[in-house]
Amino acid sequence: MARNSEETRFQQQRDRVLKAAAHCFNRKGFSGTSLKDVANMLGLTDPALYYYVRNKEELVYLCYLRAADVGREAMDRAVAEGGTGLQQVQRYLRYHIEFMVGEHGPIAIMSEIPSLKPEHRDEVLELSRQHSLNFEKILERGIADGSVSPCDVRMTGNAIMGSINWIPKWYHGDDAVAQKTIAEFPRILSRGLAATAD
Amino acid sequence: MARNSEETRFQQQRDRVLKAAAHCFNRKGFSGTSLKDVANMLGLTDPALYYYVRNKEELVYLCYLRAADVGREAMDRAVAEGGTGLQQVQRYLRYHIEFMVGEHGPIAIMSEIPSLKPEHRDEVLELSRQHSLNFEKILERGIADGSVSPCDVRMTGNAIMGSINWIPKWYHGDDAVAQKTIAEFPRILSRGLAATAD
DNA sequence: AAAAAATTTTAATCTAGATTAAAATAATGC
DNA sequence: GCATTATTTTAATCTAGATTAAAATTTTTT
Repeated sequence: MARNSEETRFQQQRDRVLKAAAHCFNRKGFSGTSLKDVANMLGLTDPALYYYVRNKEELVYLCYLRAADVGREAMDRAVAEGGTGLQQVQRYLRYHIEFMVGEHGPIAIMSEIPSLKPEHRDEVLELSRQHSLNFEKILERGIADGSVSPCDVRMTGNAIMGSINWIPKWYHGDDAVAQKTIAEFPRILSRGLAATAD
Repeated sequence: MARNSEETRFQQQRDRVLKAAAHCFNRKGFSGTSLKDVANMLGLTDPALYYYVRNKEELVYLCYLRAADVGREAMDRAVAEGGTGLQQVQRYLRYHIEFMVGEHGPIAIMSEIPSLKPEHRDEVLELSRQHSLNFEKILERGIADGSVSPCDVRMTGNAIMGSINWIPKWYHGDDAVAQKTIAEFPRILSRGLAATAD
Protein backbone atom coordinates (compact mmCIF):
# COMPACT_ATOMS: atom_id res chain seq x y z
CA MET A 1 0.00 0.00 0.00
CA ALA A 2 1.14 3.53 -0.66
CA ARG A 3 2.51 4.76 2.61
CA ASN A 4 1.04 8.20 2.15
CA SER A 5 -2.56 7.32 1.57
CA GLU A 6 -2.31 4.76 4.33
CA GLU A 7 -1.15 7.31 6.84
CA THR A 8 -3.84 9.61 5.61
CA ARG A 9 -6.56 7.05 6.07
CA PHE A 10 -5.39 6.34 9.59
CA GLN A 11 -5.35 10.01 10.43
CA GLN A 12 -8.78 10.51 8.93
CA GLN A 13 -10.17 7.74 11.09
CA ARG A 14 -8.41 9.12 14.12
CA ASP A 15 -9.95 12.47 13.39
CA ARG A 16 -13.39 10.93 13.30
CA VAL A 17 -12.62 9.38 16.68
CA LEU A 18 -11.65 12.77 18.09
CA LYS A 19 -14.78 14.40 16.79
CA ALA A 20 -16.97 11.65 18.17
CA ALA A 21 -15.24 12.02 21.51
CA ALA A 22 -15.71 15.79 21.52
CA HIS A 23 -19.34 15.29 20.69
CA CYS A 24 -19.86 12.86 23.56
CA PHE A 25 -17.91 14.91 26.09
CA ASN A 26 -19.92 18.02 25.28
CA ARG A 27 -23.25 16.26 25.34
CA LYS A 28 -22.96 13.71 28.10
CA GLY A 29 -20.28 15.35 30.20
CA PHE A 30 -16.84 13.93 30.66
CA SER A 31 -17.55 11.54 33.49
CA GLY A 32 -20.73 10.54 31.70
CA THR A 33 -19.01 9.28 28.56
CA SER A 34 -17.24 5.97 28.41
CA LEU A 35 -14.98 4.79 25.63
CA LYS A 36 -17.83 2.49 24.70
CA ASP A 37 -20.04 5.50 24.03
CA VAL A 38 -17.44 7.03 21.75
CA ALA A 39 -16.76 3.77 19.93
CA ASN A 40 -20.41 2.89 19.46
CA MET A 41 -21.01 6.27 17.92
CA LEU A 42 -18.68 5.20 15.13
CA GLY A 43 -20.12 1.71 14.89
CA LEU A 44 -17.08 0.28 16.62
CA THR A 45 -16.42 -1.59 19.81
CA ASP A 46 -14.41 0.05 22.58
CA PRO A 47 -11.09 -1.77 22.26
CA ALA A 48 -10.91 -0.62 18.64
CA LEU A 49 -10.20 2.89 19.87
CA TYR A 50 -6.88 1.70 21.23
CA TYR A 51 -5.74 1.29 17.70
CA TYR A 52 -5.96 5.08 17.37
CA VAL A 53 -5.05 6.35 20.81
CA ARG A 54 -2.89 5.00 23.59
CA ASN A 55 -5.56 5.50 26.25
CA LYS A 56 -8.39 7.75 27.36
CA GLU A 57 -6.05 10.41 28.67
CA GLU A 58 -4.46 10.71 25.25
CA LEU A 59 -7.89 10.87 23.65
CA VAL A 60 -8.74 13.89 25.76
CA TYR A 61 -5.35 15.41 25.14
CA LEU A 62 -5.77 15.11 21.37
CA CYS A 63 -9.26 16.58 21.54
CA TYR A 64 -7.84 19.58 23.35
CA LEU A 65 -4.98 19.94 20.88
CA ARG A 66 -7.54 20.01 18.11
CA ALA A 67 -9.54 22.66 19.94
CA ALA A 68 -6.42 24.75 20.38
CA ASP A 69 -5.52 24.32 16.72
CA VAL A 70 -8.87 25.54 15.56
CA GLY A 71 -8.61 28.65 17.69
CA ARG A 72 -5.10 29.33 16.52
CA GLU A 73 -6.00 28.86 12.88
CA ALA A 74 -8.87 31.31 13.19
CA MET A 75 -6.67 33.86 14.82
CA ASP A 76 -3.77 33.43 12.41
CA ARG A 77 -6.06 33.89 9.47
CA ALA A 78 -7.68 36.97 10.94
CA VAL A 79 -4.35 38.57 11.71
CA ALA A 80 -2.92 37.69 8.32
CA GLU A 81 -5.68 39.59 6.64
CA GLY A 82 -4.58 42.80 8.29
CA GLY A 83 -6.77 45.85 8.82
CA THR A 84 -7.39 47.63 12.08
CA GLY A 85 -7.18 45.89 15.41
CA LEU A 86 -10.94 45.98 15.69
CA GLN A 87 -11.36 44.40 12.29
CA GLN A 88 -8.94 41.66 13.27
CA VAL A 89 -10.90 40.96 16.43
CA GLN A 90 -14.13 40.80 14.49
CA ARG A 91 -12.69 38.46 11.88
CA TYR A 92 -11.11 36.23 14.48
CA LEU A 93 -14.45 35.91 16.22
CA ARG A 94 -16.23 35.14 13.00
CA TYR A 95 -13.72 32.52 11.90
CA HIS A 96 -13.45 30.83 15.24
CA ILE A 97 -17.21 30.59 15.60
CA GLU A 98 -17.66 29.45 12.02
CA PHE A 99 -15.15 26.68 12.65
CA MET A 100 -16.77 25.62 15.90
CA VAL A 101 -20.29 25.34 14.60
CA GLY A 102 -19.28 24.20 11.12
CA GLU A 103 -16.91 21.98 9.24
CA HIS A 104 -14.42 21.49 12.05
CA GLY A 105 -17.17 19.63 13.78
CA PRO A 106 -17.72 19.65 17.50
CA ILE A 107 -14.88 21.12 19.51
CA ALA A 108 -14.36 19.75 23.00
CA ILE A 109 -14.82 22.23 25.78
CA MET A 110 -11.64 22.15 27.86
CA SER A 111 -13.06 21.14 31.21
CA GLU A 112 -10.59 18.48 32.17
CA ILE A 113 -7.19 19.98 31.52
CA PRO A 114 -6.13 19.45 35.14
CA SER A 115 -6.52 15.70 34.92
CA LEU A 116 -4.28 15.33 31.91
CA LYS A 117 -0.86 13.94 32.68
CA PRO A 118 1.63 16.69 33.58
CA GLU A 119 3.39 17.00 30.23
CA HIS A 120 0.13 17.09 28.31
CA ARG A 121 -1.50 19.39 30.79
CA ASP A 122 1.38 21.83 30.64
CA GLU A 123 1.43 21.77 26.87
CA VAL A 124 -2.29 22.47 26.57
CA LEU A 125 -2.15 25.17 29.22
CA GLU A 126 0.69 26.80 27.39
CA LEU A 127 -1.19 26.76 24.08
CA SER A 128 -4.19 28.21 25.82
CA ARG A 129 -2.13 30.91 27.47
CA GLN A 130 -0.50 31.80 24.15
CA HIS A 131 -3.86 32.08 22.48
CA SER A 132 -5.03 34.51 25.14
CA LEU A 133 -1.85 36.52 24.91
CA ASN A 134 -2.19 36.75 21.16
CA PHE A 135 -5.72 37.98 21.53
CA GLU A 136 -4.57 40.61 23.98
CA LYS A 137 -1.96 41.72 21.45
CA ILE A 138 -4.65 42.28 18.86
CA LEU A 139 -6.56 44.36 21.35
CA GLU A 140 -3.47 46.40 22.11
CA ARG A 141 -2.87 47.04 18.44
CA GLY A 142 -6.48 48.10 18.16
CA ILE A 143 -6.06 50.53 21.00
CA ALA A 144 -2.88 51.85 19.42
CA ASP A 145 -4.48 52.38 16.03
CA GLY A 146 -7.52 54.00 17.59
CA SER A 147 -10.07 51.42 16.47
CA VAL A 148 -10.51 49.93 19.94
CA SER A 149 -11.45 51.97 22.94
CA PRO A 150 -8.88 51.70 25.76
CA CYS A 151 -9.62 48.86 28.16
CA ASP A 152 -8.08 46.27 30.42
CA VAL A 153 -7.00 43.80 27.77
CA ARG A 154 -6.56 40.92 30.20
CA MET A 155 -10.10 41.14 31.52
CA THR A 156 -11.54 41.90 28.13
CA GLY A 157 -9.83 38.80 26.81
CA ASN A 158 -11.18 36.75 29.70
CA ALA A 159 -14.69 37.96 28.97
CA ILE A 160 -14.64 37.29 25.26
CA MET A 161 -12.82 33.97 25.48
CA GLY A 162 -15.28 32.83 28.10
CA SER A 163 -18.18 33.46 25.77
CA ILE A 164 -16.53 31.52 23.01
CA ASN A 165 -15.39 28.64 25.12
CA TRP A 166 -18.87 28.22 26.49
CA ILE A 167 -20.51 27.85 23.08
CA PRO A 168 -20.29 24.05 23.00
CA LYS A 169 -22.37 24.02 26.19
CA TRP A 170 -25.46 25.29 24.41
CA TYR A 171 -24.77 24.73 20.72
CA HIS A 172 -25.64 21.21 19.74
CA GLY A 173 -25.61 21.01 16.01
CA ASP A 174 -28.82 22.82 15.10
CA ASP A 175 -28.15 24.47 11.77
CA ALA A 176 -30.52 27.37 12.30
CA VAL A 177 -28.83 28.16 15.61
CA ALA A 178 -25.46 27.87 13.90
CA GLN A 179 -26.41 30.51 11.36
CA LYS A 180 -27.74 32.84 13.99
CA THR A 181 -24.65 32.38 16.11
CA ILE A 182 -22.36 33.21 13.23
CA ALA A 183 -24.46 36.23 12.42
CA GLU A 184 -24.87 37.61 15.92
CA PHE A 185 -22.00 36.58 18.11
CA PRO A 186 -19.12 38.47 16.55
CA ARG A 187 -21.17 41.65 16.60
CA ILE A 188 -22.31 41.21 20.18
CA LEU A 189 -18.82 40.47 21.43
CA SER A 190 -17.08 43.26 19.57
CA ARG A 191 -19.70 45.98 19.86
CA GLY A 192 -18.49 47.03 23.27
CA LEU A 193 -14.95 47.40 22.00
CA ALA A 194 -15.37 49.98 19.27
CA ALA A 195 -13.93 53.39 19.93
CA THR A 196 -16.64 54.95 17.79
CA ALA A 197 -20.26 53.85 17.46
CA ASP A 198 -20.59 51.30 14.69
CA MET B 1 -29.55 19.74 72.01
CA ALA B 2 -31.59 22.57 70.61
CA ARG B 3 -32.98 21.28 67.34
CA ASN B 4 -32.42 24.59 65.60
CA SER B 5 -28.76 25.14 66.32
CA GLU B 6 -28.12 21.45 65.66
CA GLU B 7 -29.65 21.59 62.23
CA THR B 8 -27.76 24.74 61.61
CA ARG B 9 -24.45 23.18 62.51
CA PHE B 10 -25.10 20.27 60.21
CA GLN B 11 -26.01 22.58 57.39
CA GLN B 12 -22.97 24.73 57.99
CA GLN B 13 -20.73 21.70 57.77
CA ARG B 14 -22.52 20.52 54.67
CA ASP B 15 -21.98 23.92 53.17
CA ARG B 16 -18.27 23.68 53.85
CA VAL B 17 -18.32 20.32 52.10
CA LEU B 18 -20.01 21.85 49.07
CA LYS B 19 -17.54 24.68 48.89
CA ALA B 20 -14.60 22.32 49.21
CA ALA B 21 -16.06 20.19 46.44
CA ALA B 22 -16.59 23.19 44.19
CA HIS B 23 -13.03 24.25 44.84
CA CYS B 24 -11.66 20.84 43.90
CA PHE B 25 -13.85 20.43 40.83
CA ASN B 26 -12.81 23.81 39.49
CA ARG B 27 -9.13 23.30 40.19
CA LYS B 28 -8.52 19.62 39.50
CA GLY B 29 -11.33 18.97 37.07
CA PHE B 30 -14.23 16.70 37.85
CA SER B 31 -12.68 13.40 36.89
CA GLY B 32 -9.51 14.50 38.65
CA THR B 33 -11.10 14.92 42.05
CA SER B 34 -11.99 12.02 44.28
CA LEU B 35 -14.10 12.16 47.40
CA LYS B 36 -10.85 11.68 49.26
CA ASP B 37 -9.55 14.95 47.84
CA VAL B 38 -12.64 16.80 49.00
CA ALA B 39 -12.61 15.19 52.42
CA ASN B 40 -8.91 15.73 53.02
CA MET B 41 -9.34 19.38 52.21
CA LEU B 42 -11.54 19.60 55.31
CA GLY B 43 -9.28 17.43 57.43
CA LEU B 44 -11.68 14.54 57.09
CA THR B 45 -11.56 11.06 55.69
CA ASP B 46 -13.67 10.16 52.65
CA PRO B 47 -16.42 8.09 54.25
CA ALA B 48 -17.20 11.03 56.52
CA LEU B 49 -18.69 12.82 53.54
CA TYR B 50 -21.44 10.25 53.41
CA TYR B 51 -22.76 11.72 56.60
CA TYR B 52 -23.55 14.87 54.64
CA VAL B 53 -24.46 13.60 51.18
CA ARG B 54 -25.93 10.39 49.94
CA ASN B 55 -23.28 9.89 47.27
CA LYS B 56 -21.05 11.70 44.82
CA GLU B 57 -23.88 12.37 42.41
CA GLU B 58 -25.79 14.20 45.12
CA LEU B 59 -22.67 16.14 46.03
CA VAL B 60 -22.44 17.44 42.49
CA TYR B 61 -26.15 18.10 42.39
CA LEU B 62 -26.01 20.19 45.55
CA CYS B 63 -23.01 22.12 44.25
CA TYR B 64 -25.00 22.99 41.17
CA LEU B 65 -28.05 23.98 43.19
CA ARG B 66 -25.85 26.32 45.16
CA ALA B 67 -24.45 27.80 41.96
CA ALA B 68 -27.96 28.33 40.64
CA ASP B 69 -29.03 29.93 43.91
CA VAL B 70 -26.21 32.41 43.85
CA GLY B 71 -27.09 33.47 40.33
CA ARG B 72 -30.74 33.79 41.16
CA GLU B 73 -30.08 35.78 44.29
CA ALA B 74 -27.91 38.22 42.36
CA MET B 75 -30.57 38.66 39.72
CA ASP B 76 -33.45 38.99 42.17
CA ARG B 77 -31.63 41.65 44.08
CA ALA B 78 -30.73 43.58 40.94
CA VAL B 79 -34.28 43.49 39.66
CA ALA B 80 -35.73 44.43 43.03
CA GLU B 81 -33.71 47.61 43.02
CA GLY B 82 -35.47 48.79 39.87
CA GLY B 83 -34.09 51.38 37.49
CA THR B 84 -33.69 51.01 33.74
CA GLY B 85 -33.13 47.65 32.13
CA LEU B 86 -29.53 48.53 31.52
CA GLN B 87 -29.01 49.44 35.15
CA GLN B 88 -30.54 46.14 36.18
CA VAL B 89 -28.20 44.25 33.89
CA GLN B 90 -25.22 46.11 35.28
CA ARG B 91 -26.22 45.48 38.87
CA TYR B 92 -26.95 41.83 38.22
CA LEU B 93 -23.50 41.42 36.73
CA ARG B 94 -21.85 43.17 39.63
CA TYR B 95 -23.70 41.17 42.26
CA HIS B 96 -23.21 37.84 40.59
CA ILE B 97 -19.52 38.43 40.13
CA GLU B 98 -19.09 39.77 43.64
CA PHE B 99 -20.72 36.63 44.97
CA MET B 100 -18.63 34.33 42.84
CA VAL B 101 -15.26 35.79 43.75
CA GLY B 102 -16.26 36.69 47.30
CA GLU B 103 -18.11 35.47 50.33
CA HIS B 104 -20.14 32.81 48.58
CA GLY B 105 -16.85 31.07 48.04
CA PRO B 106 -16.01 29.05 44.99
CA ILE B 107 -18.95 28.26 42.76
CA ALA B 108 -18.77 25.01 40.79
CA ILE B 109 -18.74 25.40 37.06
CA MET B 110 -21.60 23.30 35.70
CA SER B 111 -19.69 20.92 33.48
CA GLU B 112 -21.29 17.66 34.49
CA ILE B 113 -24.99 18.34 34.43
CA PRO B 114 -25.57 15.53 31.91
CA SER B 115 -24.24 12.88 34.25
CA LEU B 116 -26.57 13.78 37.06
CA LYS B 117 -29.42 11.37 37.55
CA PRO B 118 -32.46 12.31 35.45
CA GLU B 119 -34.54 14.08 38.10
CA HIS B 120 -31.57 16.11 39.32
CA ARG B 121 -30.40 16.84 35.83
CA ASP B 122 -33.82 18.06 34.76
CA GLU B 123 -34.18 20.22 37.83
CA VAL B 124 -30.80 21.87 37.36
CA LEU B 125 -31.39 22.36 33.66
CA GLU B 126 -34.72 23.97 34.42
CA LEU B 127 -33.17 26.36 36.93
CA SER B 128 -30.51 27.21 34.43
CA ARG B 129 -33.07 27.79 31.70
CA GLN B 130 -35.14 30.00 33.98
CA HIS B 131 -32.13 32.07 34.86
CA SER B 132 -31.41 32.67 31.19
CA LEU B 133 -35.01 33.52 30.47
CA ASN B 134 -35.07 35.99 33.32
CA PHE B 135 -31.96 37.63 32.00
CA GLU B 136 -33.54 37.90 28.59
CA LYS B 137 -36.55 39.55 30.18
CA ILE B 138 -34.34 42.20 31.71
CA LEU B 139 -32.82 42.83 28.31
CA GLU B 140 -36.27 43.15 26.78
CA ARG B 141 -37.31 45.64 29.39
CA GLY B 142 -34.15 47.56 28.69
CA ILE B 143 -34.94 47.63 25.00
CA ALA B 144 -38.47 48.75 25.78
CA ASP B 145 -37.36 51.58 28.04
CA GLY B 146 -34.72 52.65 25.56
CA SER B 147 -31.71 52.01 27.77
CA VAL B 148 -30.59 48.95 25.83
CA SER B 149 -29.95 48.99 22.13
CA PRO B 150 -32.12 46.45 20.24
CA CYS B 151 -30.46 43.06 19.94
CA ASP B 152 -31.08 39.35 19.75
CA VAL B 153 -31.70 38.74 23.43
CA ARG B 154 -31.17 34.99 23.21
CA MET B 155 -27.71 35.30 21.74
CA THR B 156 -26.81 38.26 23.88
CA GLY B 157 -27.76 36.21 26.90
CA ASN B 158 -25.69 33.28 25.68
CA ALA B 159 -22.70 35.55 25.25
CA ILE B 160 -22.89 37.22 28.63
CA MET B 161 -23.75 34.06 30.57
CA GLY B 162 -20.87 32.29 28.91
CA SER B 163 -18.44 34.89 30.16
CA ILE B 164 -19.76 34.62 33.68
CA ASN B 165 -19.93 30.87 33.77
CA TRP B 166 -16.35 30.64 32.62
CA ILE B 167 -14.97 32.79 35.43
CA PRO B 168 -14.21 29.87 37.75
CA LYS B 169 -11.93 28.51 35.04
CA TRP B 170 -9.43 31.34 35.46
CA TYR B 171 -10.27 32.87 38.81
CA HIS B 172 -8.61 30.98 41.59
CA GLY B 173 -8.89 33.01 44.71
CA ASP B 174 -6.37 35.76 44.09
CA ASP B 175 -7.73 38.83 45.86
CA ALA B 176 -6.15 41.34 43.52
CA VAL B 177 -7.70 39.56 40.55
CA ALA B 178 -11.02 39.47 42.38
CA GLN B 179 -11.01 43.25 42.80
CA LYS B 180 -10.10 43.81 39.20
CA THR B 181 -12.77 41.42 38.01
CA ILE B 182 -15.44 43.15 40.05
CA ALA B 183 -14.28 46.49 38.74
CA GLU B 184 -13.93 45.60 35.08
CA PHE B 185 -16.25 42.76 34.18
CA PRO B 186 -19.64 44.42 34.56
CA ARG B 187 -18.47 47.35 32.49
CA ILE B 188 -16.95 45.19 29.77
CA LEU B 189 -20.02 42.99 29.49
CA SER B 190 -22.56 45.78 29.48
CA ARG B 191 -20.71 48.36 27.43
CA GLY B 192 -21.87 46.85 24.17
CA LEU B 193 -25.49 46.97 25.27
CA ALA B 194 -25.99 50.65 25.91
CA ALA B 195 -28.20 52.50 23.49
CA THR B 196 -26.16 55.64 24.02
CA ALA B 197 -22.41 55.92 24.57
CA ASP B 198 -21.64 55.69 28.27
C1' DA C 1 -20.87 10.71 84.93
C1' DA C 2 -24.05 7.71 82.40
C1' DA C 3 -26.86 7.49 78.43
C1' DA C 4 -28.04 9.02 74.00
C1' DA C 5 -27.13 11.22 69.81
C1' DA C 6 -23.91 12.97 66.52
C1' DT C 7 -19.75 12.58 63.98
C1' DT C 8 -15.83 10.30 62.19
C1' DT C 9 -12.83 6.40 61.48
C1' DT C 10 -10.87 1.91 60.02
C1' DA C 11 -11.36 -1.87 57.39
C1' DA C 12 -13.84 -4.32 53.82
C1' DT C 13 -16.42 -4.65 49.57
C1' DC C 14 -18.03 -3.74 45.08
C1' DT C 15 -18.18 -2.09 40.38
C1' DA C 16 -18.07 0.40 36.19
C1' DG C 17 -15.23 1.14 32.93
C1' DA C 18 -10.44 1.31 31.30
C1' DT C 19 -7.07 -1.61 29.60
C1' DT C 20 -4.70 -5.88 27.62
C1' DA C 21 -4.22 -10.38 25.05
C1' DA C 22 -5.14 -13.23 21.60
C1' DA C 23 -7.71 -14.36 17.86
C1' DA C 24 -10.51 -13.21 13.81
C1' DT C 25 -11.59 -10.55 9.79
C1' DA C 26 -10.69 -7.43 6.12
C1' DA C 27 -7.82 -5.10 2.94
C1' DT C 28 -3.73 -4.67 -0.03
C1' DG C 29 0.23 -5.82 -2.74
C1' DC C 30 2.32 -9.03 -5.61
C1' DG D 1 -4.83 -16.81 -4.65
C1' DC D 2 -0.95 -16.24 -1.14
C1' DA D 3 1.46 -13.50 2.11
C1' DT D 4 1.52 -9.43 4.60
C1' DT D 5 -0.22 -5.72 6.95
C1' DA D 6 -4.12 -3.18 8.85
C1' DT D 7 -8.22 -3.15 11.54
C1' DT D 8 -11.55 -4.87 14.64
C1' DT D 9 -13.46 -8.24 17.74
C1' DT D 10 -14.28 -11.35 21.70
C1' DA D 11 -13.01 -12.60 26.02
C1' DA D 12 -10.34 -11.70 30.09
C1' DT D 13 -8.13 -8.75 33.53
C1' DC D 14 -7.22 -4.98 36.44
C1' DT D 15 -7.92 -0.94 39.25
C1' DA D 16 -9.04 3.40 41.14
C1' DG D 17 -12.26 5.15 43.61
C1' DA D 18 -17.04 4.95 45.23
C1' DT D 19 -19.67 2.85 48.62
C1' DT D 20 -20.99 0.14 52.92
C1' DA D 21 -20.52 -1.92 57.64
C1' DA D 22 -19.23 -1.85 62.02
C1' DA D 23 -16.79 0.12 65.48
C1' DA D 24 -14.68 4.12 67.82
C1' DT D 25 -14.75 8.72 69.33
C1' DT D 26 -16.59 12.97 70.45
C1' DT D 27 -20.40 15.93 71.88
C1' DT D 28 -24.64 16.83 74.17
C1' DT D 29 -28.24 16.03 77.46
C1' DT D 30 -29.93 15.31 81.79
